[in-house]
Order: sequence, then C-alpha cells, then structure tokens
Amino acid sequence: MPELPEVETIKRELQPLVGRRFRDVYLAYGKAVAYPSPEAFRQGLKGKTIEEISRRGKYLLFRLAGGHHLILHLRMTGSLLLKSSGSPPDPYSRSIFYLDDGSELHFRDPRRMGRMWLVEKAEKVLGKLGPEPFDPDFTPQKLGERLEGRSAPIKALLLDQAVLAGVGNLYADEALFEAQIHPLRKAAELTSEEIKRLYQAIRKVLKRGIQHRGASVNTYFRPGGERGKAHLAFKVARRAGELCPRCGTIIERIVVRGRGSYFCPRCQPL
DNA sequence: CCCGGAACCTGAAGGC
DNA sequence: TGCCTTCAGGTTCCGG
Repeated sequence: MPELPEVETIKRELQPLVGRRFRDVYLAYGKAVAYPSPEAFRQGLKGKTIEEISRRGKYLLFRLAGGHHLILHLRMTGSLLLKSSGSPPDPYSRSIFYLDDGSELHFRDPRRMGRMWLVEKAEKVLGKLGPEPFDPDFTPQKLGERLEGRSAPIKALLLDQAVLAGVGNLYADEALFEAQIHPLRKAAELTSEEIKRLYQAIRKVLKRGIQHRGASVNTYFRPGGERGKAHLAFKVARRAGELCPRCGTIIERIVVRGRGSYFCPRCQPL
C-alpha cells in the first residue's frame, strides 16, 4: 500500500537518522533480505554511517559511508517505526536496526512482503524503474511516448513501475477520476488532450497525498506511529457505493488486472 | 516484447 | 459461536 506519497513522507520524517551509525541488525524473517544473504546483510551494515536518505519510486534508499546502499521496499503492509531503546516488542517487527544513539528503527510488516537489499550499485535494484512523476524532465509528451502502442488498459499501465515510478492502486484510481478517464480505456487510444489531463492529475493527486502525509487505509504508519490523512481526501478510491463528489452518481468497483478499481461511471465513461 | 492471470503473504470483514 | 469466502495490493513469475 505505501505508494509514492507514503514513502516520500517516511523519507522526510526519517531525515534525523542522517549521520547515525548502525550498531547491529536483528532479522526475525530472513526471507525479507532479497540480497545478499541475511548474514552478509547484517555484517555489511554493522558500523556503517547513514550519509543520505532518499526515495526512488516506492523504494527507500539509505546511502552508507563506503559506498553501499541499503534499499527497502515496504510492499503492502510494511512500515518503519522509530523507537527509543528497549521499546516493547511488536510481533510484526520483522527486522530491527539498532543505531549508535540507542534508538531503534523497526521494520514492521504483518504480511511479510517487504524486501531489503544491500548493494553497491542502486541501479541493480532500481534499474527498470520508469521516470519520477516530479522529475522536471517528465512531461506530458514523455508520458505519451511510454503509452504509445500499448493496448493494455490505462489502469494497468499506471501500475507498471517501468512505465512510471511510484503510482499504486489507490493513487491510480484517484488520478483517473481527476482526469475523467475510465480505467479500462486502452492506453494507446487516449488522445493527447487526455494524456495531458492524466499527467496533470497524477502530479496533483500525488502532491495532495504528500501534503496529507500519506494515506492510512490499513497498516500504514508514519515513523512516529502517526497515521496519514490522505485517504480522507480520496474521491473514489475504496469508495464503492458512495456518491461521486462531482455528479452524485454511485461509485462502482470493477477488477482490472486483479486489482480493485473504483471509478464514477458517469464522469469516466468508457 | 506484450498481455493477463496466478502466486506470494496474512488479517479483517462479511455471509451463513 | 464458528467456519468459509472475499478483499486488500506491490511485485514477480509464467504461459500464451
């Protein structure tokens, strides 16, 4: 569930960790380490200082002194909680990073889907990602080029991280509603006017999500344990049966590529 | 290469 | 009260 606005919020709120050093790492769920082995991961982190914390798509990056990168992906239910030393244990804390000032960073993940990497070159993990929605080089024309010749539903391509990085199921629905485009429209058949609207809608809903510090629809928490408020501003996502805020029609739910997709059948005609 | 469906995971919620 | 089904969704894998 953490999408770009949630990961961006976490990145911003973890900035106090820059300059801290990893004292040790506890791994309760070895499979969460995607690369290298859990033991090499632990040994590789020990004693390393965090020089920078950044985000790319839905990935969180810790650049470490000496050139390595710790990369985390929270997938659906992951969250990172900053705690003081000796905090009561949480059964869903799959990893605990112990820092040199006594604080602890808990990787909490009920559904065990989150993954971690320790690599020299971040490109090894991030290589296939599409453009960042807020990159100045990302324009409506660039979005159009990436949709060219694609017959898949636009909703499916918005979720494809190789097309565009950072958009997930909730913000995809919000962006399509904002642009008044049906989720099942074939991408290649969108007009340049619609692509421009979609481009603007994507940036608008992501920006709004960041301003609200993320959407807490289920297990998303900010590093201090607080919830985000972005879901309160959602217009169609997860709102089947409610009324469209624009025209009053009942919001529908369909399945696109196995994902629940919410839209207004009147504002977003097929 | 492109597309769509299944699988990975587990807790919450709803039906009977 | 309890069992069963459905839903949730980011990513990867696989077959067509």
